[in-house]
Amino acid sequence: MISTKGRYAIRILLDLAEHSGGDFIPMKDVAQRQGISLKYIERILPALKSGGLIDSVHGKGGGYRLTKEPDGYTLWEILQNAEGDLAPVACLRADAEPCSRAAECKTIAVWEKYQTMTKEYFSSITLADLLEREMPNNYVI
Amino acid sequence: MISTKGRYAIRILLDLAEHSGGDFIPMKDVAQRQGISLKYIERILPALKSGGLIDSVHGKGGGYRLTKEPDGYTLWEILQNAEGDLAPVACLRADAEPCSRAAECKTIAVWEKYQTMTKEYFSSITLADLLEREMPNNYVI
DNA sequence: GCCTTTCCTACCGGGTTGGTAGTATAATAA
DNA sequence: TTATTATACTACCAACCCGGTAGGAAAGGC
Repeated sequence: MISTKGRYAIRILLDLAEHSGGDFIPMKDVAQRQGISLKYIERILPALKSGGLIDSVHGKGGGYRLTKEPDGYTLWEILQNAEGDLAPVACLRADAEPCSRAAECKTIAVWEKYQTMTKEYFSSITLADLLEREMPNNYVI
Repeated sequence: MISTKGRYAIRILLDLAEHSGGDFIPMKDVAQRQGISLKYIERILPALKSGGLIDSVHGKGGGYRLTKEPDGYTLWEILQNAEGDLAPVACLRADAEPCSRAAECKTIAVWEKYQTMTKEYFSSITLADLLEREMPNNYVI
């Protein structure tokens, strides 16, 4: 299951895309807009930074900033950086020790195909796709 | 992620399909063949029984038995019975309280589509499909 | 030197995972 | 009736993950 780390990561990057005109945005602002505690955001972002999805500067006027245009981010790379391994079963994780029953395993192909499907699906959606989506609920008469 | 409960459930039902000619198989035998502890198997099976996937009799000559032909079991129903809810995100679970940000949520459609994909994929595979699969590794020269 | 903001480490309660142990209960066979 | 065989049920346990909080340290601008 996809945890809050991955989901918050998407929301934070979306917020940066919406509110940054190329300058650095302090997480204090994002936390307030998104209703996520600043402390928790601070624990999620380093993984995104080390993955090269964002960069940052300290101090006054600092904050975080996207390193690419919104259409350069797929949900797959965001989730991978935020969540780590997204394998559907333990034996397909990168750090898994080889399975002793691999020879007679009748299900491994099923999991592998599911993993491929998942990767292709989330790779097909970019931040820009999500930005374009304007909810009808925004328009209140 | 799909845990051992779901994966073991599939293996146990496969074992029953392979070794039962309509009679009841004691879990002692399945445990030995599959290399899963009897005690752990006993914790997984009640959920499958209450879901109607298997039935059982106590005592000598007893054990468990499939209630349908192998092609009547989809992986989806097995996983659902063994694992419970298979929602990709918390807010799509059956027992989830309504999300306060639902109105402005830009990602819910992404998760819903992924959930549908997942359900359709695992619903398209039956136990019989897995039985047919003979691994080339079985043939050792 | 002060303020702001990122960065780092540690902690914590609650839930899940993957088991194990013991025992009760049902059914059959002798 | 008694022993045997199997399921069924309950409780327990260690280890890990999740979601989050707390307290600072370090970096950079004013």
